[in-house]
Amino acid sequence: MIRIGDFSKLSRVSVKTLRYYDEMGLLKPVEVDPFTGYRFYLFSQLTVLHRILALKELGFSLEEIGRLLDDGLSVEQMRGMLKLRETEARQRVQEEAERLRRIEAWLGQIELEDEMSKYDVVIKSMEAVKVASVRDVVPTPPEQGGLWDELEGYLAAQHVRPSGACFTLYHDEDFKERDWDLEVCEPITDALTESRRVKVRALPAATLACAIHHGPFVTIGEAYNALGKWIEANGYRIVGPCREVYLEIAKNGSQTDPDTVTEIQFPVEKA
Amino acid sequence: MIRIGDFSKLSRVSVKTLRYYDEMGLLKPVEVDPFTGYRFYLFSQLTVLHRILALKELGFSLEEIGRLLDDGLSVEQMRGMLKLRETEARQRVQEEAERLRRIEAWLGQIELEDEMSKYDVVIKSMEAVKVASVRDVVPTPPEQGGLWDELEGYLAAQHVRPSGACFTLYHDEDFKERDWDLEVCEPITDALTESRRVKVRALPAATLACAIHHGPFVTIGEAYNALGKWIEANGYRIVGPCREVYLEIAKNGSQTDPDTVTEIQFPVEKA
DNA sequence: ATACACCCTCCTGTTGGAGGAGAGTCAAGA
DNA sequence: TCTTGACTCTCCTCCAACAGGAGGGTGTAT
Repeated sequence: MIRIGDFSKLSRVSVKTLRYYDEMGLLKPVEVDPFTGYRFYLFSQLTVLHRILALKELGFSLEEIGRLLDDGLSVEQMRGMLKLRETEARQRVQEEAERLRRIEAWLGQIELEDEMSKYDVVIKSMEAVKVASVRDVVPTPPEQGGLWDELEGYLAAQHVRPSGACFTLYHDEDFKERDWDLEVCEPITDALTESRRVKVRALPAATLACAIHHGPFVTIGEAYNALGKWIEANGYRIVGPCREVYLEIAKNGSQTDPDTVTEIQFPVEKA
Repeated sequence: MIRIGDFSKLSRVSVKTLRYYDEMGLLKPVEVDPFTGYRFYLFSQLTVLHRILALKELGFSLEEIGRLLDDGLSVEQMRGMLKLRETEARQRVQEEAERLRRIEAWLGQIELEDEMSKYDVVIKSMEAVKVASVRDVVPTPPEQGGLWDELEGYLAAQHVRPSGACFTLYHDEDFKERDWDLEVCEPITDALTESRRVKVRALPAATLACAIHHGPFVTIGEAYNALGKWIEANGYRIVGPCREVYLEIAKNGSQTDPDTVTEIQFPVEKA
């Protein structure tokens, strides 16, 4: 029988940890002096400790290890647990690799332009959302005002209020000089009957790469640029029409108001 | 100005988290009602939140993010931090991959033998240790008793006491039928003058793959077997003489005492 | 007036221990 | 026999980044 300090040295596990394992019921000393509280271990308990350490290395939590030790771990059960751990570990490897990729993308951007992007891109997952919308082709984006008037007029007439920030869907795949196919949308929760021009539809849930543009509309191209670069550098690809969410806009619809706040969202998937 | 709930919905960050970021000084609401304590945010603060989320994705802690935001993060400084993160991320990827490998090794062993090994192998790092030793060639391992008598007799005569568990170093690379080159060792801390037979030397620090054998000496081969398989399956290779540490042995040197506890340690490196 | 959604602060719990305070215990040397 | 120094004990706090819930106040739409 040896004291905790010697057991600690032999196993290279700290005394604190041994006491903690005792408390958790993972590894009880074979004897505890009732007067002094001193813990006493057997050399043979090193095998149990070894098993604990081995399971810990595999990524099991102490609680799981406790259950495994108690249950006498049948081969079948162990196989199941290991399979589970395996998929988890595989996923963790991927996540870390993904993180590494982002860091490298960021570094690459700095090396290239020797400055940090004004735009920080984040991935958000968005549930499906019901919208009322008007879709049409307009010469250039700033001329979408008429569509908004149509949509909002109809909603007001039907006494339906939007349930979130309004946005525009840009349906064109590529950049165009003229004739943009776009769709102005207001999210709604209530029921709404469609009209000839105003349609109701559900946008599917999606994973979105998002950036916020804070500044006048006329400079929003920079944001698209940064977002596009990010998407490519981080190994995503665009899988749907872009959304331009109007968080804060000048009442008069000014294209140069510097306090405008817009969020640009691209549905993406990992390439 | 919007309330915390709407800010939460827009950013897809929980209210709890926003309050926590406020408390941490990462993202203060632009205004707090002095009577109700209600927090109010601006849409434009979404850019700050985006930056926080982006940095968090890269693996920065909230404290680091706080410093980065406060210091106005110069390009140079950012590059440095990112480089650091990069190496850390790379290491994490490796660690997770390593864990995955261990899991697969364990699974493979189960599939092969449909049972779990009695032996759990753990990696320990060992500091350098000073030992007194006698090295010689003996016909078979059980005949090393004479060497122990020599060593312990000398130590007793010199009034030097061992400072840890004694062990034998096996210097042969391969398995041999006869004539084993081995070295019996007692760790010591005090100074000791060498004799013709008893040498004093320092074993270098090492990384050891270890397994505990609990049972009679005559069955210790199983432990060597399991350890050897483990080392191969987990991608290590042996880089030094094996140590057989005698934790608990029968006083009479019995080879069949079932309460014997021995630890086998192989110095290893990642292959 | 009332219902209901929303907001607040404060407390606890999570994982696997580390660090330290304050006090008791053990063995060896003087 | 006394002391010294090395060990050991319990109990407390702390770490990161929040989540969950209690208990109570607020705002607004019907």
